[in-house]
Amino acid sequence: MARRGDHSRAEIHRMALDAAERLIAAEGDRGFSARKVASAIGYTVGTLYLVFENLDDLVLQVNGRTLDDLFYALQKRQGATGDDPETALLALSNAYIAYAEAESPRWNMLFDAVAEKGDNPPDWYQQKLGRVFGLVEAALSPLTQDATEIQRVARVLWASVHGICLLKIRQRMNLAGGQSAEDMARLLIENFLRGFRG
Amino acid sequence: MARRGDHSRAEIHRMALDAAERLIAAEGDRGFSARKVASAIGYTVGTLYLVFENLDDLVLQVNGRTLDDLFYALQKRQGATGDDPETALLALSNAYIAYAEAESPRWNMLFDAVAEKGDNPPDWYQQKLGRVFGLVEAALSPLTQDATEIQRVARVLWASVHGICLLKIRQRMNLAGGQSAEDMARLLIENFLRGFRG
DNA sequence: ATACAAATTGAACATCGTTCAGTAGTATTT
DNA sequence: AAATACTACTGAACGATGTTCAATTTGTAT
Repeated sequence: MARRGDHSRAEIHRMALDAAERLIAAEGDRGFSARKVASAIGYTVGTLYLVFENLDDLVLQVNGRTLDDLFYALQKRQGATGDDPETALLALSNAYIAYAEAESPRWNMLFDAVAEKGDNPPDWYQQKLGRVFGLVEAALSPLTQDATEIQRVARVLWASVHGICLLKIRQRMNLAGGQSAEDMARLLIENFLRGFRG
Repeated sequence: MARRGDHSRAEIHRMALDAAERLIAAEGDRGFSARKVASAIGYTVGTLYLVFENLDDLVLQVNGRTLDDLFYALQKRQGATGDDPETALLALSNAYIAYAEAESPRWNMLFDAVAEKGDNPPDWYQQKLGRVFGLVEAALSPLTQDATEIQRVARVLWASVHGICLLKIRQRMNLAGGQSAEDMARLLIENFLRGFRG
């Protein structure tokens, strides 16, 4: 058992998130509970509640980390700044799909958290999300000067690739011969951009 | 309490699904449990397990009904068979969005059921899903004779509209001024089709 | 009336999220 | 050094969950 003063609150916080990530990666959303996280870091349930409001709070913070992780994964595979939008978008989209597949448990968890009671996620969360979003907007920026139009297009394409990813990952797409998520996203992006450029 | 022979197994089955739908509509996925469903139909927990394998099974069957419901909702708003693909697709897409908004708890439940253990949903479920899918393919059929290409495009567009819907319903889109899901879907469909037609 | 079989129960089990009075170890004061 | 104050941490308790299954009730057939 942990002794008083072994770890600061911040350390316990971090340790708990680490442990939660490990548990989720290993056993999925199902096999993950307050008691398991607590015992994985050598503390008991009660201690978790000194550091997190409740389990939803913990999950939200795990999701925050996932968004950071995703951001860096996308950034790494992002092409050069001079790339044409199509190349850049395909790179991003493939990176997104690859991330979702490689990290499917935590990626799933990102979107399982149903918006309960209609209250929005906190600011810091929306900012992390916005940063990911920004990558798509950057890829689109050569297309037009109209910033609000770029926002609109970015959101549409993002949501679309996300939808493709979802149906693929959750294996609901074995209707008729299975093309890959990458191929579907390419079909989408190529045609959309051709249409958009006029 | 219910007495022996009050209801056949099939009746209990139906009653339970009715009650589950009511509970989900009223209190969402959270406030819905085996005991609540059982007591809502005047039986006890044990009886539910004579009629359903487990709770996941019950949810799957609720989802099956939702797919039927969705199919009829889309079919009703489907345009005339002679419509051009764009008109037909926009009608379907708007109907889908309207359904998701009107029936958001059960619509959400459709996609929350994570594919556990990688086992596919049963045949009857995939058929219900395929029927919904078929509506999109029908709308696209004037575009080309190539059946597999129609399938591909239908899947991509379906997944995309679904993604737009998801981000909208789960309120993750309050990043920057909020356009409606319908507008986003229109932007997607118009540009995609313009690009696709060449 | 008696016996048989099937329908229904509800207590039991392990687990869950959450709370909070209590304990035990550290720091400060006397 | 002893006594006091403080607080990090515990773990039992609560109500709820999904699931099982021995026991009971009840309709039907003999």
